[in-house]
Amino acid sequence: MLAQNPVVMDHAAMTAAAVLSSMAMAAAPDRPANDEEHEKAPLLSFKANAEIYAEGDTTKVFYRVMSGIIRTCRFLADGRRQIEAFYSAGDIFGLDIEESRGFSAEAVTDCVVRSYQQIKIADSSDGVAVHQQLFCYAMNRLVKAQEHAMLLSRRSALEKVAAFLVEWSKRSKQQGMVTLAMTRNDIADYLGLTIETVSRTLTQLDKKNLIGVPTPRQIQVRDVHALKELYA
Amino acid sequence: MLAQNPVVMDHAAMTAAAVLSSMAMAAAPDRPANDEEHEKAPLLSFKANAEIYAEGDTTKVFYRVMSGIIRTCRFLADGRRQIEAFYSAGDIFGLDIEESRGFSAEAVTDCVVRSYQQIKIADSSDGVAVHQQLFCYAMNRLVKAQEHAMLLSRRSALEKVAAFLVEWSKRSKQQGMVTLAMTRNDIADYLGLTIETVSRTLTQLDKKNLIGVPTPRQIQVRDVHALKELYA
DNA sequence: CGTATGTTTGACGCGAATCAATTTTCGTGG
DNA sequence: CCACGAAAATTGATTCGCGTCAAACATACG
Repeated sequence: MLAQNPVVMDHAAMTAAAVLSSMAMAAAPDRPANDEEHEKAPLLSFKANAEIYAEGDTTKVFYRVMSGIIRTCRFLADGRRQIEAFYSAGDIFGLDIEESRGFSAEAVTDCVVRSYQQIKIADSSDGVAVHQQLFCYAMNRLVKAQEHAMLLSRRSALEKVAAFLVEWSKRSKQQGMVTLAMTRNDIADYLGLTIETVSRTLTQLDKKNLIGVPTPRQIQVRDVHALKELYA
Repeated sequence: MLAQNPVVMDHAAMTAAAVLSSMAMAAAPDRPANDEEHEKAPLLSFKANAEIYAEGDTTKVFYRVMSGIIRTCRFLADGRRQIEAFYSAGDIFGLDIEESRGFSAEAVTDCVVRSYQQIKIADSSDGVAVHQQLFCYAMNRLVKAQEHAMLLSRRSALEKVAAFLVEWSKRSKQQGMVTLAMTRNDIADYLGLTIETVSRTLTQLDKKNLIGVPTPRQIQVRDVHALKELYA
């Protein structure tokens, strides 16, 4: 907790520049991009599987997803990969308090992101509103991380995959149809499973008629309620 | 992310009263308790295994551990329990942004905590410093939650238990000796294992001479470095 | 087309869960 | 301090889910 890491306050070296606006922007992700702060926040494009930053890199900027999907992940010594989260349009990622990156960030699909100067924590020149926003942002991410931890702990492959599908069906525009941006490998590394198990579990759900899988990336969610029951 | 939950700003109903002081206090957990804000922040005692709050309860206050150990956890429909975190002296817990508790909190040992009024997010009357503290607090918790998620994902029982012991040997005062406040059951529910597996794994580490187990709650850490190697 | 990448399916083995029994520890009261 | 009962921990036998290894199949791309 804070008590144990008062240090972090000193680390984080950044400027508070575009933050207020970027956070406000985050609150209204679809508003037209015509403010002057947008000029200051450079647009960057990445091709699928390109690395945006690597674990251990010095933390300089954070990002907002304009289009495409990003994953943050960590690699273990033996090559195992663990995906921490996926980010899609409107999401902010890479807003870290540590000096160096705890995860690496990679493009899942071709994507466009906007980069912002990292916030300088100790800088009080920003209004209270900025820090309120930052706190809310952090707390929301915390809840997500906790949910992820709970999903990984003591849950069967069926429960994990079901939860994953429900999660993405929420994010989907089209009712009852999920277009997955990521491979089975990504799903597996996010859920702590193998690609084979993910595949088998999807087949299983298909046979139970809870979902349909016309193509590997197109998942038709036939019964969201039944899926939710699986991990109640 | 923030973009998806602008709502939370409105929820959180609280007063910012003792927060700044309590957060400042958190930064120096051992300082003498003689400020006036301490009078305002009531001391509460709980016996081992007592419930401090339950999942779903309305969020009214948050706590700081004065002595003893607290666990936050969630129960699944089938009775499975998952422990999110353990909190010890100086730690803050229950500082949530949601209206209702996402986890329940229970005393692992007899403990004393101090309660504070929850922060009112939208209240700008607090100084920037408070919100900076809050942000740092949230980000530090986030890092912990992420580490926990990574530990639960795709790691063997040996790796989990080793990491757990290293974690607690860091928190321990006595060099090379860890006094566990929690049962095998708590450890199991924290690591996503069963009590039998935890027990067997400890026996295994004992036989390898990396640890000694004079009594179930006393773990002598003989080779921290070797333990760390196990989950490198 | 042919190659590469991603996905599905099958056979098999291993690690952890489960079931079950025993032993140790600990709290309580005599 | 010891005795007792209850809770916790350990150990063993067995089962089962998921990982591993391997092969076949689909899809995209040059």
